[in-house]
Amino acid sequence: MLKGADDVAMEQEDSASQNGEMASWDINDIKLPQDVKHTDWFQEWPDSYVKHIYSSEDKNAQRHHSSWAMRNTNNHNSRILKKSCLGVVVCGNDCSTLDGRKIYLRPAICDKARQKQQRRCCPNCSGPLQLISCRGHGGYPVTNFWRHEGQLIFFQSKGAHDHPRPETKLEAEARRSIQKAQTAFSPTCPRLKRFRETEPRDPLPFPRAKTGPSVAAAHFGRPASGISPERALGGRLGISPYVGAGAEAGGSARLPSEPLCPGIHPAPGAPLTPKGGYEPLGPTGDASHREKRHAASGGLPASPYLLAQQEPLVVPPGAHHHCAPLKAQGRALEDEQQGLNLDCCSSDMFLNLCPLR
DNA sequence: ACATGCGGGGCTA
DNA sequence: TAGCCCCGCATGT
Repeated sequence: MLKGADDVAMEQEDSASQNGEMASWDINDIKLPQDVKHTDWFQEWPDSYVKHIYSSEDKNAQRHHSSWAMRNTNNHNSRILKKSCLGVVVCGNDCSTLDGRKIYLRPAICDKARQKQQRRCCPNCSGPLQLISCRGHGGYPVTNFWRHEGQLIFFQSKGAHDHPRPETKLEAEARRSIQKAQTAFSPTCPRLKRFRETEPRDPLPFPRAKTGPSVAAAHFGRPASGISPERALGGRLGISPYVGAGAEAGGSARLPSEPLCPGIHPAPGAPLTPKGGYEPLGPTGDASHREKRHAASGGLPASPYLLAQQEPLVVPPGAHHHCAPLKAQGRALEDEQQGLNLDCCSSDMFLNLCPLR
């Protein structure tokens, strides 16, 4: 007897909740329960203060996976692995496609890759990208804890994500793969070449997450605080592109093959790290944390954005976009995109290559 | 190239 | 001292 997908999903939810909401253990307990009758199905989008117990044979649990972009955080405890959320990368122009979808890219986990990522362009409007850091845990990023005990893997999440869901890892990887394939496939088309030069690294359509708005939507309660995108960007728009002095001084300046996104450069006055590296204003997530620690003492820091929860989306190569600040530029780009005949990277092809959830 | 995990170290309460 | 985070390095894919 075959089970319907809905039945399976419901069973998973039931299973997931049994070890989570009713759990009496804490990840820091000296002794964790061993008489666990059944383990949970792996939860791709753990949110809020949940706990799960997975089987040690669960591959996803073994790898401490999450569809949130989580990076390792040292807690000086080799028994408990701690990871903190990096947030989500959005378009600094807050652009939307014609169907009203927003850009929610997955922040790169690697620090250097993330800095590079932020110098790239919005795949929809070629505007600047901005990383919205997670502050769902008392002003700090949501943290996930993993602990292996015998045949069980204990998982605990602290904090509720206050930002939209990014692409999943698979989606982000698929997008990169397609981009590579496309580069290799049609390197000679001059217009395509020009288009690619405009969007150096992440110009391809990214997949639409099949997981729709979820529990997380209820947590996007950051106050808008009337902060405009321009202000949130630290005044990065409308200034001629250049490599920031900090990046140069830090030896982490971009490679010649990585042109900056027009209008993207380290924010004016961006502080240098003690080691001379470029310390982005806020969104790199990392550099902003020290500042946030201070801000958090007097209440949660204001959010740079108020984002309505929407699904990550496929941005077709010729997708129209709504970016008032870049309207003229956008139109030119739109014309160019429409003339590109980018059948090779249609969303159909993309979806075929992308094993979505 | 990037994800992942480990461990040193700085900062604050 | 504990708990937070940043950062560099090593390793695996």
